[in-house]
Amino acid sequence: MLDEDAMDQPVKPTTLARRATSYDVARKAGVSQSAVSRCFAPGGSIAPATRKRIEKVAAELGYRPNALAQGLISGRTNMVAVLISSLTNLYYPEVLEELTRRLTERDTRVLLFSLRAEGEVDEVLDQVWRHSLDGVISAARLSDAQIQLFEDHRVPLVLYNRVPAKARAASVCCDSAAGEVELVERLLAAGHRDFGIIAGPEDSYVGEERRRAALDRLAAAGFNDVPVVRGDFSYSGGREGLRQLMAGGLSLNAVICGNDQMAIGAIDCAREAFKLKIPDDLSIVGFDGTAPASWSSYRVTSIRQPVRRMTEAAVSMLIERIENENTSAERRLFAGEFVRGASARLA
Amino acid sequence: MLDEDAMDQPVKPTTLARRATSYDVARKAGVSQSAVSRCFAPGGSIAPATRKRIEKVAAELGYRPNALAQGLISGRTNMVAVLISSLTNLYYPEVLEELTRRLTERDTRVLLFSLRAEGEVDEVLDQVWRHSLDGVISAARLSDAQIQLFEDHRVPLVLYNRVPAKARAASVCCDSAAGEVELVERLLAAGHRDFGIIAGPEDSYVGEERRRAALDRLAAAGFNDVPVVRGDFSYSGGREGLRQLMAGGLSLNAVICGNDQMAIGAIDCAREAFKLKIPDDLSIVGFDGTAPASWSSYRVTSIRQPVRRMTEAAVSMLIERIENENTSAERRLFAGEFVRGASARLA
DNA sequence: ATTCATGATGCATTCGAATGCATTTTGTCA
DNA sequence: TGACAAAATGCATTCGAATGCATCATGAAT
Repeated sequence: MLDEDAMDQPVKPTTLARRATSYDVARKAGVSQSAVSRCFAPGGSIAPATRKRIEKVAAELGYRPNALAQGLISGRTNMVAVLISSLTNLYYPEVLEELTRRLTERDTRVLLFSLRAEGEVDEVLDQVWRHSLDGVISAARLSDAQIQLFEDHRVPLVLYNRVPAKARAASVCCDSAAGEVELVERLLAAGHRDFGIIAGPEDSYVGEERRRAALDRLAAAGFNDVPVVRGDFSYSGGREGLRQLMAGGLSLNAVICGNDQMAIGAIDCAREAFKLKIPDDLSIVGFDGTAPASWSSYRVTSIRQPVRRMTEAAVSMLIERIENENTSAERRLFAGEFVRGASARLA
Repeated sequence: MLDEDAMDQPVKPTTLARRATSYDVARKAGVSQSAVSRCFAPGGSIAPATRKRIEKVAAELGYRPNALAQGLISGRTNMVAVLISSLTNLYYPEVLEELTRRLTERDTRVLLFSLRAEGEVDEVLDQVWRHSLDGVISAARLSDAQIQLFEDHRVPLVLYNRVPAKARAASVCCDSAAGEVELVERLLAAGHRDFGIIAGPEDSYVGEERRRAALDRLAAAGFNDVPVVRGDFSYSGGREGLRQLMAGGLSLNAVICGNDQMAIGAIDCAREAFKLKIPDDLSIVGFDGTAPASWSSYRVTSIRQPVRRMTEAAVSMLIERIENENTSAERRLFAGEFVRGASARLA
């Protein structure tokens, strides 16, 4: 009995669930740790026979290189941060999904930071430096000072749908101005004369870009006192926005919204609260080309952002900057695609 | 001249943009590296004066502890993975947002993995082990074998809205069955007799749960041949599903959808393709309580998942398991909340 | 003033892989 | 077969912080 107990004891010695390291593999395969390392490194100089032996042992032990150790010694972590301001804005989930997919394809992990308050950015950046992330794609607002920090820390940065006020940084944008101008021109061509705008919040780059472009184009056509209200890019923001515009007592026949979600809210509000027929009584246009905007209850007339191409560009630009230290700041502008929809009466 | 040059030279020596380490801080503050480490560690034994001096120098040098080194030596990375299957399912962005927010509050970073194909799970898990992640929250399907790997690797796992077939694992779920039963009973009470079901895909846990619960309850009420079609939880899946049900030529008056998004698709299809009035001609119910479901064009009768409480629970359970090695597998079920909406004729 | 306990500090080692350099092996060609 | 290039391998060090242990300083208690 005692013997059996004694024999049972050492079955699971000190190996208790410690992960196998390159040393473990090396010992069992009768080679040095360097050999193991080289075996898994891309261009490692290793004899085919040795490699085979190491790979066999590695598989037996379930060996996997420790990413922390690799990152520490090599300076590359194969991790990037994606900064997004609000996932409840229905445009972002699609962007996020595309970004993570493309980054994953390129063997890069995504650290997600979802920002609510402006002030959180600094904490996030702190994490970026601490974790030695290889780069950052930001669809959240960064100050010039914050952008400058990236240069100081030598961390590549690509801005998504925003450009820095003054600092230099790579960016990928949908041409909001051009898109907005196209919408306005189509509305003008169809004979609309009484415009209203439900713009995005002041701190949104694309929001301001769109508002400004619309107002400029309208002014060029001789419309100078176009009423503007602001929403927060949400459904209820759109509803509330329309209510405010209508409260003015003026007769609107075209409302330009800062994004699709507000357009949807505006449409619902127009139908429900004001018994208006869209687009017969009122034309409403949005921006983004999100999925819900195409649902048959809305069919929002809008500009679709080429999300696939934009995310592809953002990822390529980032990877390029990670691999090539000195890549100049570049700005890529993508044209949006007009979506006719059925929420605006057009020529 | 020469003198001046010589003096200018060493201004920027080898310091060229290398990040400050604890050794740099130690040297400049005249203490050992250990002291610096202890200064930043929670319970470190350090004299107030020394701490002050170190903190001052650290601030000057912009020192930040290197997370990789910390993770390597301590075994804790303060990073967890969140696995999500499809962000285009509008229910997930909200979940993801809540999860990241709560995890961030607890000083934990989120590594996002967005899975498309079933097969990708293994690669993701590989990354989890490699990066020594502290834990995983999975809203994606895992096989029993995969769940077992978490035990082997001693990595805490919390499943979100799914339970393992046989393996043991912590999980947080909304009680789909109870919710579905409530919907069915309300439909029955209102006198509906001709039911149809647009279920989710077979490989969805909640999808099957909901379908089964609805069918069981209907069978208990004497309805045995309820037609069932399947969709992929998408808007178009809902449209197509309704079309298929209607193609049967039978007279439906209540359609039970696997989630809100399909309910919305079904509503649009019913109105557009079949000129039906909702809910007068046809009642349609969904599940989840997502934001678009409450838009006034739809007002989907549904069951709202308590996302806040569920994500809070998932995060707490995970953190608890990270901090306390041996926490038993626990399953927490949350009741959904009935949303009356206006897409079903109810008593 | 002496003894001890407590706190503060430093030293040396550890985590796990990558890599420059030295050394050995293999292969090629004359 | 000898000479020499090229490939394969190992050794030792490095990345940056944490921590057990030993040492030293400080203060309290007698």
